[in-house]
Amino acid sequence: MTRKGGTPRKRRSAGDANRRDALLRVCARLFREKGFDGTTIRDISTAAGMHSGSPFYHFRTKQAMLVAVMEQGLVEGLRKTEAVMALDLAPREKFERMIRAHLDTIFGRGNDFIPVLLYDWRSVTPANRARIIALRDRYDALWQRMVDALCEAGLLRGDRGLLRLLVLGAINWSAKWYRPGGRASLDELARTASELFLRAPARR
Amino acid sequence: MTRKGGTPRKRRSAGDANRRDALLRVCARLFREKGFDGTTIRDISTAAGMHSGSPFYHFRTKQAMLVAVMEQGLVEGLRKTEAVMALDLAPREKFERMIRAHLDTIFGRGNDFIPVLLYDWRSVTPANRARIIALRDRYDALWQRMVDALCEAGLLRGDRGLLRLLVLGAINWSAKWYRPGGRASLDELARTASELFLRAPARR
DNA sequence: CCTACCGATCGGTAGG
DNA sequence: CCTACCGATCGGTAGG
Repeated sequence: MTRKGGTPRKRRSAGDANRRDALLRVCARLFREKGFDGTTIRDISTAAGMHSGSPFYHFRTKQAMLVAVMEQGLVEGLRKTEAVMALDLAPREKFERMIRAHLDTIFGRGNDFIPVLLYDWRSVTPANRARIIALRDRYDALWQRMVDALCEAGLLRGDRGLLRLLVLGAINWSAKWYRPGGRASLDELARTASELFLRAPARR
Repeated sequence: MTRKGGTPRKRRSAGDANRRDALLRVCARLFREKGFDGTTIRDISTAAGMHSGSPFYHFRTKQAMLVAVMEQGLVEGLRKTEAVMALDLAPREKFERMIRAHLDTIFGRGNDFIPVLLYDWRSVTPANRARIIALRDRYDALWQRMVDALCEAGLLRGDRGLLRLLVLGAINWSAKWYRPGGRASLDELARTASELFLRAPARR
């Protein structure tokens, strides 16, 4: 039972769902490496072991692959970030754990989904942006709560919105220069970042 | 006197040089807005008031336009950053001025050159990267000197290379979210960033 | 998911 | 810098 263009809306079997997942991981990896525009359907189908028309059995358009990659990245990132926020830790320690978790969503094995979001937002069609922004806003809200807590503990000072953007920006930018297996470990990076941002607690 | 492909290596008149400059500014603006891959030669020629084959009178390939945009951005950014570094100021104040200058190279009117470098590095052919990296290294070296001075003044602590990358990353990332004319001014942003990074001077 | 294919677009060029 | 054009590539589709 196919719809316009021969692309199914619903999967037909568990096998299809697995194939779709594998295909999406291939998309994420290639989009990260070569960019959305720099990746062709033929790149994707070859890497997935298919022929060039076959990806369209799973996704209606290339754009749909991009959106699916970003949404999956955000959903997984949200889950991990929420888990850390729920921990009962002092603000300073929780902050370092939040940074570490975020670094893992960027550099963990097979975690190419969020980097695509960080790099290729410009390639998302305006009509598709709203849904992704809604997920992003939830991610940002978690970080805002973290920043607010740090401000209230006297560990940060300044406009709270700007602080969130600057802190998250410093971490996100690491996607451009950090390479796993290099000099610094992700733990070291998380610790350096945490100490860079936080000031000594105010003494009263 | 033309060379292979009809594209001149040397300009023939001052008028040609002016046209080339104007064309390059158009390239920078469009590359920033739509990305290198998302910008067509026809976009460029239309915006420059030419016909579609004409940009190739000034640049041999589209790739050459990209490289020229990045190099010009770096040369101008270097000049401005060097001027700030040469000022006789206390580290804390100089740091804020450095940040402010960098923000100006990103958000100043007509300053679309550095943002292209920040966004579209992936589109630079490996063969063209070396020259740009050489300029980038000089830029980074200036910032490293700034970071080193801050460390020696007790205003920063941690691995100096990582600190430089994190600080510059936070600023660079603002290209993704900051819009001139919004809530915060560039001065406010520079001040917030400076205060975020620096700790109170150690008391002895 | 494969086969065979198409229409559109794109970077680039020859010749003036 | 314009005119006229080309070869290659690309996203996507029909039909099975």
